[in-house]
Amino acid sequence: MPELPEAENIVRGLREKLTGRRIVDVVVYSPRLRTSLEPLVSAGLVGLSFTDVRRRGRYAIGVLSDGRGLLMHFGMSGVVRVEGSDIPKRKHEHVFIYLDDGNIFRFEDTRRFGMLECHPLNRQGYPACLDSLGPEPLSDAFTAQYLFQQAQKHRGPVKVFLMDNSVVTGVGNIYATEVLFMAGVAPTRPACELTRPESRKIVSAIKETLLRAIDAGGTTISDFLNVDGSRGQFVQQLLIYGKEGASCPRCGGTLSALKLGGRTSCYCPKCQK
DNA sequence: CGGTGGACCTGCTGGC
DNA sequence: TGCCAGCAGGTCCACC
Repeated sequence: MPELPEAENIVRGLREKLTGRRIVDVVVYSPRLRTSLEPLVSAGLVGLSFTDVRRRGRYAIGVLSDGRGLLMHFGMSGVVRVEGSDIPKRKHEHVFIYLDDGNIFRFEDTRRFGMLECHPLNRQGYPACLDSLGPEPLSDAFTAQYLFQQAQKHRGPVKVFLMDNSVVTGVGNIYATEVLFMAGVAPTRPACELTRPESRKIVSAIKETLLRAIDAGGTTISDFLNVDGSRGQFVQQLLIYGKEGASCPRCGGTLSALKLGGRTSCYCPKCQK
């Protein structure tokens, strides 16, 4: 589910609702996620407060008053809510963290690909396990020059390359699909054959698309919800994602799809070379 | 090391 | 109507 824009909206929602709140209880209902939730129960969270919530790639980090952080990943179907105890537990809500204002932080994840773990934070304020992530796509470190140089090292399809978190973090199937269409580059092109002008187009398309998607509250295809329960409105601005068989918004030809790296990749055979 | 393909998990959709 | 194959915003691991 969440790529970077969805994670950013979740973080903004959580920052508002969690910052300053003290944890009064932790209840795990079903521990089996990508990693076990069991350690959370004995992690000594009760009595700690959230001092901030931040994002790195697709991860959210609830910063705790003892210097540790609650690391969250939302997998494909993760949804977090902060709401009162009057609302009954949903089927796939796996952990409740009770707060001192009477609300409950709830982690729901139908497909169980998400994770929630407690880790010490380094000087920069992130858990060490995120060190291998590539640069933030919206940071100044993510430039056309950087992408071009990285691309030289990869012979695989450019779409798979863009979705590699160690190259740039947070670009998933939806946004990689959109960006390559905007840049006019076929998803199958070997990354190492990208030209400098194409790298420039791709980098600016990534920045522009992610910023617009953040502003729209992310993209909800089916599952994704923001912390306040709202759906992401960027679906309405999607150019080609999920539209194979429809006509290309640029040339009117028919959009096709193929599998790359196990993921469906929609593209326009006429506009994307 | 880079690239590929399958595994993980649940629910929904579309075709027969 | 019912069943089954295939698919879904991601990541990890084993294998060439």
